[in-house]
Amino acid sequence: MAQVETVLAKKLNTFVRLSPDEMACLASLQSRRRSVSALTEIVYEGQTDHRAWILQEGWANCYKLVPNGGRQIISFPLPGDFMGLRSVLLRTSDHSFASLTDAVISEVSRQTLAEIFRQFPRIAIAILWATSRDEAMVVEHLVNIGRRDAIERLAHLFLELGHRLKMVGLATSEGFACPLNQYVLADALGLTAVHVNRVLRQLRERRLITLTKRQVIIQDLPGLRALAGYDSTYLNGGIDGT
Amino acid sequence: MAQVETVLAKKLNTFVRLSPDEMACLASLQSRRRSVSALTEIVYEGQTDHRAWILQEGWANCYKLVPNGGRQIISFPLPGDFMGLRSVLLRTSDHSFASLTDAVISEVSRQTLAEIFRQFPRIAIAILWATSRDEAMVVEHLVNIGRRDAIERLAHLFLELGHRLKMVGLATSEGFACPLNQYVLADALGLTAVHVNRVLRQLRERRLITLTKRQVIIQDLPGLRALAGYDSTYLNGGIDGT
DNA sequence: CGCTGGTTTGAAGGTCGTCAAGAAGGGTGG
DNA sequence: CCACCCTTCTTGACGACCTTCAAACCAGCG
Repeated sequence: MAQVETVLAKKLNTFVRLSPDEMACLASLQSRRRSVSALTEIVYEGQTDHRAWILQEGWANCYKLVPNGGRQIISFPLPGDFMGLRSVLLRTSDHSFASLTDAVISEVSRQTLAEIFRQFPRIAIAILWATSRDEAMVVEHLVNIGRRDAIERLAHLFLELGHRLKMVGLATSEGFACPLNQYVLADALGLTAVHVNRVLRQLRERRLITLTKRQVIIQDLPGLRALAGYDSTYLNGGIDGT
Repeated sequence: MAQVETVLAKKLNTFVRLSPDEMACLASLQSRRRSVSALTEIVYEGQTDHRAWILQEGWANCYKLVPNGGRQIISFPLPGDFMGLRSVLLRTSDHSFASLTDAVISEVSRQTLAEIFRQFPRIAIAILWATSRDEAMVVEHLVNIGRRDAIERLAHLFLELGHRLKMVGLATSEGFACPLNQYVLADALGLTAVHVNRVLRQLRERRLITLTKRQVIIQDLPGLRALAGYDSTYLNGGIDGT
């Protein structure tokens, strides 16, 4: 098997240095690829399947609908992230995953996962780290919505997305491609689309960050960090990394 | 060892029916008890210890401080709940746990946990279920703050607390003892104490629920559920249970 | 070229925060 | 036993942030 560094491997490499064997294992884990178009449900609330997915290309979102008609976006899975790993072990999933763009995903069955965990314990550790990071992101998201105002929330979200995309080679310090529209941003941040629009304008006018044509352009990284009170330790578990 | 049903066993019993052996194992797991007074830090942000705790008596809270001086409460561990289980496996903890009242806790080391998992796989499953439920609660908390207004948030929080306390025999359908003051409620719900006060009055005037003298009195359970859009499936993983 | 999804902007109003101060309770010490 | 704390609760006034409603605009696409 050709020595390809998958997005997952790239991400896990920031936590543990993987051997060629382990990289190959990860590559084979992700060999069963499948394309889905934008806005496809991948894991739905109440599902009892013991399957999970790895997002290979494109963006997705994990959300929960509330009875009054609203939607709260919990997280944005990016390439290299797992989706629905919780439902592999037990429980029916209590939230849904859907693609936001055209995407490529690969299936992970309970069996293959168990097999890999037996053969490659270091990969198991690395995946545990990744899921632990995912939980930390949900917690930080909670803090973001609970204790920051609109402009800080947006700044924080963009900083986190930039950081994560950088890990898998999809962002630079200058910016990144971002398919999120203002409705999606609103549903993620507990705001309305109209207000997101106004706040984006503020960020633009203050020359901090600009979102145009599905492209985020970071103009003042230190300024953004200061504004959002951004501390990225929750993303790398205390191990430095911008 | 006397056949005591610990709070933890009571909670896990709602998920899997435990055998006497397993109950005894859980009892011994929690034998190293320790008292702490109110407002004691149990797990602090940045801690690298490989220890976790089980809350036996009293209330605690898990929170994160933000640079601008605020505090966001992530969750309220109740008797029978784990605290800091994440930091047992890996990562430094990225949030803190502290007691809210005088409390009794018991330490769980990585070794004993590993030992139990080896000997009693069904307990392992049950504990996995419990941590999975904890994550689901954080997600629901996120939805609560992101997509509900103040009165709905409070109603939802009280319904969840009542449900969880009932599992360990500390609540009835009529109400429960609740040591949370309005500042704590505010920090949990992304509000201010002043506004919490006003909203509590509304709940009282609408004869839905009353909080007086550290005591929650539920006056209209169906009304509360309707108001909050409360769906408890996230607490029991699809397995019925009020 | 008209449709559709997304962005932008204005006006008006409501929820919630801020500031401030008083009341109510519980504990402590004189 | 009362005076004097302290913490917590309560209420009012005012303003800011954010929502709601509405409409115009723009770009891509069939």
